[in-house]
Amino acid sequence: MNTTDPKEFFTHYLKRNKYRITPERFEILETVMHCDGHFDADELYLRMKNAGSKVSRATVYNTLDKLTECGIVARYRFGERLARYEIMFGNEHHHHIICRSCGKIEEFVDKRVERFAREASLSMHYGFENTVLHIYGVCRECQLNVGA
Amino acid sequence: MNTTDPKEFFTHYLKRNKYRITPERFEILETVMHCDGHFDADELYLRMKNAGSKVSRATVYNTLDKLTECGIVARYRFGERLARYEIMFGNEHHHHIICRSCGKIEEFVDKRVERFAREASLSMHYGFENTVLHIYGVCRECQLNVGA
DNA sequence: CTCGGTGCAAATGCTTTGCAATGTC
DNA sequence: GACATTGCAAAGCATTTGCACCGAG
Repeated sequence: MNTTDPKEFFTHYLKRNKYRITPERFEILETVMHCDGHFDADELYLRMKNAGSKVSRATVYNTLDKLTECGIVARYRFGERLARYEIMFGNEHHHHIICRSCGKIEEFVDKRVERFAREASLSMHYGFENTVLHIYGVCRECQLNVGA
Repeated sequence: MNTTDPKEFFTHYLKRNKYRITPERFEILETVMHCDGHFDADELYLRMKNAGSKVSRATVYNTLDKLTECGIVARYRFGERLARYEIMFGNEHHHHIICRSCGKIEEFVDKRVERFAREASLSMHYGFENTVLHIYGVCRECQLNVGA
């Protein structure tokens, strides 16, 4: 299997799980692959609708589930009610630092975190799948704006 | 200030922020302090209602916000839509490992994680507040039950 | 006395579901 | 042709809000 092409990867995943290959699913994958940073389901739906697509919200949600299941995207909840998504395919594993004041989300990489997570999984007899680290703090700009 | 008594701590917090001291708030704190492990807002509300309390859902949500703000409880989102809470007051800082299959949540302590989070905050010029690490995997029982 | 807090019920907002029509296998 | 998937609208569910009343400061 070609692991550099998300379409091929997704096709393979769908077939392996006896899901059907539909144009809507690939139209959504295509749009997702052009998203920068984080996005939510409705954002994606509206982007597609504005671009003239006929896909429904239900299909967007359904497909995001499949894309999450196979690891092409990751789903996060940053202490909010809505789910945010991000492309994982071909991306380096990273973590997030969230500003409590303005809500900005930045990324950072620390290989040690995953190593520790794997150690912890092992010692607790869990089959490791993935790990999510969120750091909450106040960004430099918000610290400077305290008086404002 | 006495830092071993949650009621005193909460009173102090409320006064400092010019919030009122109401019996409902302390009734909720009392119930929370008797909760083991994780609980959600509605669970807490129903527990109180069954025990004959007259507090409303709105007040439970309102008070959980205040308890979270002052750090007596922590609010988590384990990839679900509802928020789960846990007592922080007097508890050691820990992380969570969640079974993707049965949803079980276990805790573990690794002091290194917070140290790295502080390092990362510093290097990104964030004022550190706290960190949340979730590890997702499959627990031993679920691994054994694959065929079932 | 003032105005923040409360209870209730209705509203909100994200997500899921029911159902008939469609299109993949 | 069977049945998974779709679009649409309605339902679901956790949480928030509006409003009249109450009670803490």
